[in-house]
Amino acid sequence: MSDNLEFTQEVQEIARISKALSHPVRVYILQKLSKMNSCCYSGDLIEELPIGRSTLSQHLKELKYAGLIQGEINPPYIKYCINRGNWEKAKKLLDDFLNDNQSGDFSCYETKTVIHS
Amino acid sequence: MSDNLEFTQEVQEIARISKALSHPVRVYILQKLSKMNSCCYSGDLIEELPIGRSTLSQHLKELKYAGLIQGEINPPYIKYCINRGNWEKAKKLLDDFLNDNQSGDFSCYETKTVIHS
DNA sequence: AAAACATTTCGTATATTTGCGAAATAATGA
DNA sequence: TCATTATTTCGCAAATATACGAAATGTTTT
Repeated sequence: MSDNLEFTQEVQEIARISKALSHPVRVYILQKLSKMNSCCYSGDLIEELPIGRSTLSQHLKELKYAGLIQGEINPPYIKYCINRGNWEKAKKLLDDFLNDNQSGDFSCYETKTVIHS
Repeated sequence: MSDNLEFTQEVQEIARISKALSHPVRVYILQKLSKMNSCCYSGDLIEELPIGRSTLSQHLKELKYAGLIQGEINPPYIKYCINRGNWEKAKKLLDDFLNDNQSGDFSCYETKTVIHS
């Protein structure tokens, strides 16, 4: 893809956050961390997931890069938690995106054939 | 990735929907269709986007496959609209995921060094 | 200083995604 | 029927994502 400048900041941000959420392992990690308001060690997670340590590390790195989690050094462990501030921002961004569909009339379902796939 | 059975249906669904939202072109299309409660022809979209027709067609196909839009034959055009039912489902799924972070205490920010990247 | 530990980085292999132009499809209008 | 029109499918190339094991990192304990 070439010309990301054609897209608004908002559109690019939504795509960026969504990409971070686009893998089951990453969703699992975020769900765990956000649902329980808890933190996790990499070693805790690896026991619950069907992937190798280095692969988990990469997923954690991606989530960090996306700003959704943060790691705290707690030797010899690293404790991972949700990055609350960015999590709230992501929440708002996606929420607005998903809910901006209230107004106007429906002009969609007039024609005969509807194709779903 | 091998063993998706390790993940709950919910986790897999969230990842699946997020993947559909993980490209700016697809976010743009969905934003346009959902915000205005409108429908679009492929030809309308191509004029606003920095991609070729066949590429747009693939993105539309992906969104159809994800269930988020539907196409109606309206010869010689195909009119695309949001798939309201699935859009609502996706909304609920992501909303629940993003908002299950209310309870409990914070035990995260005790230790010294915090790494953000 | 060396061993032990949790985790990350590196190198690499494979799979998936993204993109394009050319050809195919399917309906309409001349 | 033949050309036109809108869109999709095909075949391919390039980029990105995913996964792994081995080696590296940094800290604590012995």
